[in-house]
Amino acid sequence: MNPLQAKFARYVELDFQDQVTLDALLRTEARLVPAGTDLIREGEPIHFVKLVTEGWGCRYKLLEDGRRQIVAFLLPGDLCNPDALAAEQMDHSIGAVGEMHCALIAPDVFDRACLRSRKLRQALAFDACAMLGTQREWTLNLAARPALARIGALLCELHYRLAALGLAEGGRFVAPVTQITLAEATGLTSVHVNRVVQDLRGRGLLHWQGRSITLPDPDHLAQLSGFTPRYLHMPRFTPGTFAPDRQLHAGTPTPPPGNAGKSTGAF
Amino acid sequence: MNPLQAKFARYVELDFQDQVTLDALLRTEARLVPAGTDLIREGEPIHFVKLVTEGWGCRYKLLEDGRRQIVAFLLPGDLCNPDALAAEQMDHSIGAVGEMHCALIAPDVFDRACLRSRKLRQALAFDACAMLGTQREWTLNLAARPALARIGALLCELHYRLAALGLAEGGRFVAPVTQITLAEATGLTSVHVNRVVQDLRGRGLLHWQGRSITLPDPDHLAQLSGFTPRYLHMPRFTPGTFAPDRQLHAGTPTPPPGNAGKSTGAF
DNA sequence: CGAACCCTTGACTTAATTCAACAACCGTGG
DNA sequence: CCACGGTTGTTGAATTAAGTCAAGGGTTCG
Repeated sequence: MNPLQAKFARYVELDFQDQVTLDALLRTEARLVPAGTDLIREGEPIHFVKLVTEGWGCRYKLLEDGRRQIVAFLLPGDLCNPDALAAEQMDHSIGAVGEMHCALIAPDVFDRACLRSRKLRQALAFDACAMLGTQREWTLNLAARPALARIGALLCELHYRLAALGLAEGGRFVAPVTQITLAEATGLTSVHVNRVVQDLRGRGLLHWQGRSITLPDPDHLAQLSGFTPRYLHMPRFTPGTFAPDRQLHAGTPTPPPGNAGKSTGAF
Repeated sequence: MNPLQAKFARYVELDFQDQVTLDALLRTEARLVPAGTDLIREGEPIHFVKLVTEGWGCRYKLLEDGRRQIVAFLLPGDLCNPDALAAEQMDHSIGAVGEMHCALIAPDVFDRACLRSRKLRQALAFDACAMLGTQREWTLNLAARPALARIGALLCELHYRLAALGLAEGGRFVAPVTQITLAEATGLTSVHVNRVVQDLRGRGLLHWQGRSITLPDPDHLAQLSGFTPRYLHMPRFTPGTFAPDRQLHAGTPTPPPGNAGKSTGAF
């Protein structure tokens, strides 16, 4: 199954021609990135649009003191460099979390393929939108939520995104991550992640053995963590495990007191 | 001076026709957003591409407990909804920090204007790239840096972006923010922001009186905070106050030990 | 079988929060 | 003009969430 198709189908309804186009894109040069190695590094020039076809990757940045901060996870169907033509230098690195398979696509081929179909352009716009929204959500998550909610929200996001691809079933998914990976992604220490994971286990909200992660009650975890899938912008997907639209119809969160609450009207 | 032109000029060299186009875009419907009020709220439909022409805004999200987290600052020339056609619902809110002036542009007008010029498309792609890069940097900043570096890096970013617009001179710029605003943006309490600000003042790295902020030694502050402007993707801008390219030529930061360091080659 | 990893636990430290109080400042209206 | 309420900035003392350090046990894999 073509994971790019799977994802795009969550944004718009693809017609047959689009599917053929996407399939053709995937049949270009492929590449296997061994677990723990880098696909591309900060500062390097971008030569290809790259697509994750199998396995997980991550975007990360290194700090002065050598720690690394993961700022995004790349799942099957995710594009590494949709902006290959604009940015000539990577402003971050991309590494494989577990073994990762990639398709390498020449930027001009990619752009021409997408320009031909309105649907594809739209799907691509949706995807860009989701990437930005996700990054904003991560910003919020890391800045403002306590450790438990932070980890909970991340697990919910991964589960949701994987479910949209058909890679999660009954709250269970396979994740090539360690608690250390999770620590690098949440800005916590692995020691503290461990304590929180045990807490979640104790509450019956998380089973995690080896590479298999199960969320027995995603709804409850989502509520506890403040997770809402709106920022993922998948209008054509509502997972069975989530109460349909519960959060979405709850309305806008109450604005803070003071004049910060007055909206100036509809735009 | 057209702030959108000013910004785009940092990405690519605009020809006369492009400048005319951009000017025309700004002469559409305008709107004044009073300080502290919202331009648009999470969950609302998007009807216009909006552009900040004067003053500051911010993207923010509200948390369950009523706190708000600012996830980005919008400066003159920044687009609020370049993705108006894709996302039908806001996944976050946009508020005015101090009084803000906006231009409202019909999405289809905006898109047609941009599609006509290769240069404009490119500038727009750069801008999207910079937005994403900035959001990733914020993620890193909030997740991994201690309070002093966090605040320092934010100040450096604002200074750099304003300088690129010609709105900062000799390290000084006018910012309609309070320490409370800064706290909401850095994920700290205003009390702690205050202590850090005093620390920075004591070190002679920050003058802040009223709405006027001065960074007497931006270079030093940048180094102390780990700020590097690469993520802003402005190839055609090098501010005099920054040592030219010092950070950029320092090469890629050293990869962590273990097999996480092996790059698989050039892409 | 040994060497990496990864997970786990405990004791201690620390950065940042919380709570509280007060001074300085602001625009507004009397 | 001054009094006012509200917002912002400042400071101190007590608290807490998360980090640090350190050690031991379990896997997996070559």
